[in-house]
Amino acid sequence: MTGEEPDTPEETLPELFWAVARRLRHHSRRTLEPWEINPGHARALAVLIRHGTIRLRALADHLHIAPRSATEVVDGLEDRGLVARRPDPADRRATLVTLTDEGTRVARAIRAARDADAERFFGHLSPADRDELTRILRTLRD
Amino acid sequence: MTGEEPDTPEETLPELFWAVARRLRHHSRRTLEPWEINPGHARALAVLIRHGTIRLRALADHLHIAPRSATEVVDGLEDRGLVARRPDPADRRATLVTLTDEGTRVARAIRAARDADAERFFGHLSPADRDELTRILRTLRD
DNA sequence: ACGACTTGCTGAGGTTACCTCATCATGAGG
DNA sequence: CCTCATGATGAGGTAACCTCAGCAAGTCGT
Repeated sequence: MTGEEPDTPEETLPELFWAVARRLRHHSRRTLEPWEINPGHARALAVLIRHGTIRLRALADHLHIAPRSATEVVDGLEDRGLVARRPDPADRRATLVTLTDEGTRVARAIRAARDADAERFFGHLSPADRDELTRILRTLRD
Repeated sequence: MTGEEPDTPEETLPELFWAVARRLRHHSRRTLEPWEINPGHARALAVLIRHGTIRLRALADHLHIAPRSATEVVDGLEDRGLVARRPDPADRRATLVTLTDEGTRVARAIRAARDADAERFFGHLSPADRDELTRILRTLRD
C-alpha cells in the first residue's frame, strides 16, 4: 500500500506543463534503460551524431554545461567505448571528441527509440493538434 | 564573446517541448530570486498553503520525494522561520508541519509572483491558443 | 496484555550531476 | 618574446536527492 494520492489537479498552465514534462521525462528514462545509459550521456551522443567530431569545448556549449563537466561526460562515454578522444591537428591544446563505430550504432539506435517513443507519447494527439502544439510551443520558445 | 551558438533548431516535438521547459524554468528561477528561496522550498510552501498543516510524510508524498528528503526541506524552511514543526496530537510518532505567519505571507507573495510570471510567459499567446494549449496538455497528461 | 509487525521521523552516509578555481600547455597579437 | 587568452583537466565543493538502520510509538492477533 503506497501512500500516493492523486495530487489535486489545479489547472494553471505552468502546472499542467510540468505535469506533462514529468510524464515525458519518465517515458524517456524508460526508453534509455536498455542501453544502461543516462540522460546526460544520451544527450551528448545526440549532439555528436548531429554535429560529428567536435571539440570538447563545443560539446560543452551544445550541452549547456561547463567544459569541466563535459570532460566527465566524455570520460564516461570513453569508458563505455562509445567515443574516442584525439588531438586536434589544428590546435594542440584542444581534443576532438568523435563517435566510435559502436558509439555511432548506439546513438542511432537511441535516436530511433526516442523517435518511436515520441510517436507513442504524442501519437494520442490528432495530427491537427500536433501541428497546433508545435506552433504554440514554437511561439513560447522565441 | 561567449562561445554560445544558437543550437540547431531541429523541430521534433520533444525537443521543442524541452526548449520551452528550459525557458520556463529560467523564468521561474528568476521569479524566486527576491526571496532567496530555491525551487524545492517554493514547491513545499505551495503544498503547505494549498493543503494547510500536514504530516511530514504527506508533504513528502505531495512533493514526490522520500520522507527523509522532506525532513531536510522542512529543516531548511524551519531555519528560515517559514514553517514550524509540532507533534501530531493524534499520533505521537508523527510531526505536523505548519506555515508560520511569515511563511504564509511569503508563500502568498510567491504565488502571486508566479501567477504574474505565468501571465508574462503565456501572455504572448492569444486566449484561443491558451485554451488550445491547455486542452492539448491535459490530453497528454492523462 | 504481550509479542510481532508496521509506521513516522531522522542520523549516517552515498550518489549524481553539476559547479568553481588553479594549473599547465599552447596559441595569438603587439 | 612577452603578455594575455584559451583548451582541457585535477582538486575539491555543492544541491538535491537517495537508502538503510535505529528508535519511538501505534496496531493487531491471540
